[in-house]
Amino acid sequence: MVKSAPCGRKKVRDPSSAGEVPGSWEMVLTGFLREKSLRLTDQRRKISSIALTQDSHFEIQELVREVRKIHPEISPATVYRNVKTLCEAGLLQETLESKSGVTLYERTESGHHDHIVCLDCGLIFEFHNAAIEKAQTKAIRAMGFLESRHQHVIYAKCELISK
Amino acid sequence: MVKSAPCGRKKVRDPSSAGEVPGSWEMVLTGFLREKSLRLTDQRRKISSIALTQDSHFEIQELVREVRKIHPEISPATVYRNVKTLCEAGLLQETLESKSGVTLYERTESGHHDHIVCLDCGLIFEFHNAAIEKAQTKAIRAMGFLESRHQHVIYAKCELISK
DNA sequence: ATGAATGCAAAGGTTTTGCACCCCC
DNA sequence: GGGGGTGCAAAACCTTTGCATTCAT
Repeated sequence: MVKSAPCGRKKVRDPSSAGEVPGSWEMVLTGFLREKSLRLTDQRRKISSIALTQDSHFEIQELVREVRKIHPEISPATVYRNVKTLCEAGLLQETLESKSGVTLYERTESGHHDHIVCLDCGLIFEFHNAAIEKAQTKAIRAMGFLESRHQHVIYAKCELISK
Repeated sequence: MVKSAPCGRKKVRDPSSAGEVPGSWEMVLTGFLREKSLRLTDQRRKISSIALTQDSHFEIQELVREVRKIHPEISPATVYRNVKTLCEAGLLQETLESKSGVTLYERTESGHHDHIVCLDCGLIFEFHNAAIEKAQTKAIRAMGFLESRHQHVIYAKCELISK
């Protein structure tokens, strides 16, 4: 259950069901597999297809359930193994952790954004703010670091609901 | 599996009743316990004492080992139960996750700061930057939220070491 | 053909829980 | 005294791994 923040950028994914668009996950994946001489199995295709079309964050458990709901013949172990592969391929990445301490994953393709977790309704919103990013880059450089990536989670309340 | 050390219950006079500074964790804890009609047991005092005097982040496993090193009679289950209580009391909070996906805890009292995880040496640094906080507060408000707390982790490389 | 991938089950590891006993308030 | 707390062990979970088998290339 993840929505776009009221003022955040809404990402609309082109649901082109046609061939493989350059830069699409299909292309990236096949390229990665070829390069590493790994193979595109039926299970790998099915799992990738589901994992890489999630709207936003998901727990691996959730993915396992979803995959097996549609393809009961796929073993949980295979899902775990493939999520790892997709991370190595750079198509998925670990993100914030849920309340229970479980790691969440999301498509890297979905672009960089920070997160707001609403303490009232529990929903996770995404946003991107140039001023924050800028201040951050500056601060990090000033401390002698080269930033790589970051994870920014803000816990807040949406005023409307919390009245 | 895990074998438990021989466990007895022993009576130990506790010296912590001496100087309880207002706002200290002892006071906050006793206040919380009274309010919730929970009890201050010997184990709770010992576990809290260790958990709330950690310099920085710790994994719960680490805490379990440390507690049992000093107090072998305390059960791991009790440590887990008490960490949960301390979180509810607002004295501990979950923070970033380690590489292995394990949740880390830290004292809330330790004040707000963001984290830099060095991708070269693995060390975790803390910092506070007014510009970032300001930009953040502004952005959140603009989106109609009331910020509560946040978790900001930056993965970076310390230049000196990386080259 | 050949080495990667999978399913299954077992193993590993962490956290929770049921229960009888203990002890703080 | 009563209800929360604890120790212990088992259970519940989640994730990884070993191995025989299947399958993509």
